[in-house]
Amino acid sequence: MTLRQSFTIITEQSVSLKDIKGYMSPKFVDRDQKKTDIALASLPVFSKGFETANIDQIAKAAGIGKGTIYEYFDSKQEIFQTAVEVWIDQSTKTIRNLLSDIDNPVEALKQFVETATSMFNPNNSEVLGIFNTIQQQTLSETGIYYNDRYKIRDMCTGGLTIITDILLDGISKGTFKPEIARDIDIIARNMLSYLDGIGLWSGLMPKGEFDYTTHVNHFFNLYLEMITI
Amino acid sequence: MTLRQSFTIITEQSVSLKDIKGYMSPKFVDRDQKKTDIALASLPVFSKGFETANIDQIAKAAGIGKGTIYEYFDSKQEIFQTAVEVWIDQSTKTIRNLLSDIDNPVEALKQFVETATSMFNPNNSEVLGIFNTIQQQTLSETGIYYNDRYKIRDMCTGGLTIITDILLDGISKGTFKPEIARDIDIIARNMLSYLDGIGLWSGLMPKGEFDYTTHVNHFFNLYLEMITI
Amino acid sequence: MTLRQSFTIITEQSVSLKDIKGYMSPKFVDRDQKKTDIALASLPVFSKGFETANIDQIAKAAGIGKGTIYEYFDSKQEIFQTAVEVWIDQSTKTIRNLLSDIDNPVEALKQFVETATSMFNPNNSEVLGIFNTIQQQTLSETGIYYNDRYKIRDMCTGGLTIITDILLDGISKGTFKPEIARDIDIIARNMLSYLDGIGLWSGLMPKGEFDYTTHVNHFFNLYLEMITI
Amino acid sequence: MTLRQSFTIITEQSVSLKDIKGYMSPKFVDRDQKKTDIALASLPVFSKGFETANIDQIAKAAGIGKGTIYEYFDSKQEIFQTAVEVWIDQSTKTIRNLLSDIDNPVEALKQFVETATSMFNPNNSEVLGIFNTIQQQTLSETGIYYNDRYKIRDMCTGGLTIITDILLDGISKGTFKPEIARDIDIIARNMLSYLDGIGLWSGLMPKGEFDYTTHVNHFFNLYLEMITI
DNA sequence: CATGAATGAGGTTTCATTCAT
DNA sequence: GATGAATGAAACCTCATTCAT
Repeated sequence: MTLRQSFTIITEQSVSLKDIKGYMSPKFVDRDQKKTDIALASLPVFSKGFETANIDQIAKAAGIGKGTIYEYFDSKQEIFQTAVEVWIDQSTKTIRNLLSDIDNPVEALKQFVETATSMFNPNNSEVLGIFNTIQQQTLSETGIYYNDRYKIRDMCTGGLTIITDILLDGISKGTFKPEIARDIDIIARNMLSYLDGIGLWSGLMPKGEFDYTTHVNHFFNLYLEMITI
Repeated sequence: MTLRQSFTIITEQSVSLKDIKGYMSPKFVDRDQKKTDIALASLPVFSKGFETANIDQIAKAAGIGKGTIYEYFDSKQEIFQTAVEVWIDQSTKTIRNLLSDIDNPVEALKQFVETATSMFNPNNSEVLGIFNTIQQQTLSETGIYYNDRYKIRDMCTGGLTIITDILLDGISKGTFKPEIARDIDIIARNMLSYLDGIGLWSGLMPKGEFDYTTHVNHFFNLYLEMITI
Repeated sequence: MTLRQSFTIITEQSVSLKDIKGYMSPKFVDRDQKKTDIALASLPVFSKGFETANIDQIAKAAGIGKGTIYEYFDSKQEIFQTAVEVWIDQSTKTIRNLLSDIDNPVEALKQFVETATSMFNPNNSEVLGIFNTIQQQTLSETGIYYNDRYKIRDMCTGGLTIITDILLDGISKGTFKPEIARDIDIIARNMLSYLDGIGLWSGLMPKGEFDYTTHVNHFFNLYLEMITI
Repeated sequence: MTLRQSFTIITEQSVSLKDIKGYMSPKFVDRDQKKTDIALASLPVFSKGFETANIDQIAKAAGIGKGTIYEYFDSKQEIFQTAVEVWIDQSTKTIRNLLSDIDNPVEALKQFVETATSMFNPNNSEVLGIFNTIQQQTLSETGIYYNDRYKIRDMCTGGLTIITDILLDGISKGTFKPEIARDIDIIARNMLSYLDGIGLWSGLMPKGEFDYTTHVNHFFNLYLEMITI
């Protein structure tokens, strides 16, 4: 599943204003929606790196002219920032929706990992690329997020909360050991960090040389063994 | 410890080619050493990203003229490739040296983690930056390593081998459970992946908001508990 | 008094084409008036320079949509040309009206200078800006008026005529020396040129560092002394 | 005499470092001299207006590549500012040199006017164009000199000083009336303002329709008549 | 060998003009 | 008639690479 495909799904889920307000004159443009559309279209381009991405490619990806980009954004930076915001936001929502129906905490955790797996699978290097670009813009002194790390932290809080919610739910349901409550934030971040790290390696290794699932299962089985009563 | 400092140390420790290839004309040997020097000097510059780095900065960092760069390298790409190769190579050697004196496998593992910690501490974002740049050049279709992932794999094999060696040593010494031998590669890579993931997060979070050591200790204590007899 | 204010006054005073061409369909008349309105609204924008002015600003200044501009004008050039034409025309009329009631030639000359002063005062740099833009478009080989200098000459003839009329009136009334009649065109243009030059300097100097009135009085007292009997 | 010609003369007068230091390796570039050369070459291009001038044209005028411009200047603005500074500076010096040999104050004044005439003659619209561009950049709120008018004032002080020096010399020699000493600054600026104004008109009028010399002579004869004993 | 001056391809961004409604 | 969304040409500026010395 490419980035574009995944976002096509996401955007198709969200009800467009067009549907609400009935048929509109073609002249009418839902500027907010279009801005979101362009931002999402830019993600695969930015996955190659902020500097490497260029406006022509983004315009082509969005199916519009180069000048039109600047009707909706003031700069390349703003495109990227909007894209990241929308992406993290929608991804978090999507994952949360997928988990909302699952009662069993262990199953929820497995589902979370599976979703992460589908996002980070080696054929979907675009997601990794976006992560990489975000990192780059955070680590470098001249990067967009270098002085705005709180935004990065906040954007990722969603993923951490999902895990802590599952763990707390498991504790209250008697599935997980109550004593992990003390270290719950550490555990959650360690899990997420591992997923990021292994996802990264899966993306970097030669195709077919690395079995992501086996590694992740090994890790989480061990972790579950430790925290399950 | 900045990248440059770390590499100054590394290059002083490592045996220069000059000593080995003593029979060669001094001119030839100087060229190799100088090429290595330039490559190492370029690393902090490349930590900002491959595109963001520019030849002027590299020349200044190496203390030479811009034109001289092209006496030793054919292109910016080659500088980067050489730099990465030398860096990974020397880093692996350094870590291996540090561990060579430690008999106790648990201590060796802790020392390995500590070394990784000192490399990935949030004040040393240059190392993370280099990793980030390598990733970028591997993930992107137009990246230098995209069609050369075997090189990346080989370069990282060193780190994995260090861990597996420690684990095997621990098994033979009766410290670690013998049954982990079956999954030894998976365990090693999971450990390394976690370290990469958590190191990354430590670099991305706002300074002071994130305690790297606490997380890593929590993780490895748990892991050691599982594999120690 | 800003340009816009001055032109609001001018256009309100001037008899609209609507009144004259009463037999025409109201639609047609509205078009002419609106074209004039847009042209006048564009003047403050063009005072920053022809290239610097942009259609968006003109549309906003005129209180209409950007597309509407092109319902009335074929190009940015045409807007400017129309604006200049209307402006010079109405300015000349306004000055002539102000002077029509004055019998004493010396007073008329003083009133003329005073009016010029109020137009060229340093707080009204918009007028100077328009003049500047006109000059630019006349001097440059690629300028609008470069091959149309007769239009510039004709537009300015009005100002010259006002002065020569005053001088001739003064001669016939015995106020001014009859022998100046021979050089009357030269004198008029010299006066106007001086006013332009000093007005320009007054606009260029740091605010408060330059007393326009003192200079102009010194000049005209000298000139009047020479030509008065 | 075109701008370029006039500056060719000026730069030929100044002794280049090349001459002083004897033959130098072609590699050696007198960066200051080259910066000045580029700045002077840019003047005819800027005479069309700051916005209208483009870097390609300046590069071509200077006989170098577009990129080379930015080896010597940081921005288009800096090119313009340097060009203006060098130009005003050298022009003032040139005029002062021309006048240094003349003892008779009336002759000096006539020579000054004549020099101005040769600069402002209708065939030399480039000088007027540069003046126009400077004005534009001073009058417009977004112009380069809008908040730097003291620089403009200082640059023009040279021209004023030349006139006041001549007048003072004339007073001390008994040629001019002593009482003009009180208003000497006003007189000087009025003379200069007139010259600017009439020069401007001469540039704007259709070629051949306007006799600059006749007007200027009329003006200065009158002025001399007033101030001469 | 070492250098830095020179360069043009390519990047981001602006804006006059068109056009569908 | 009125509008503003869309656009591509063209602007300024950067930078990897070349080359003369």
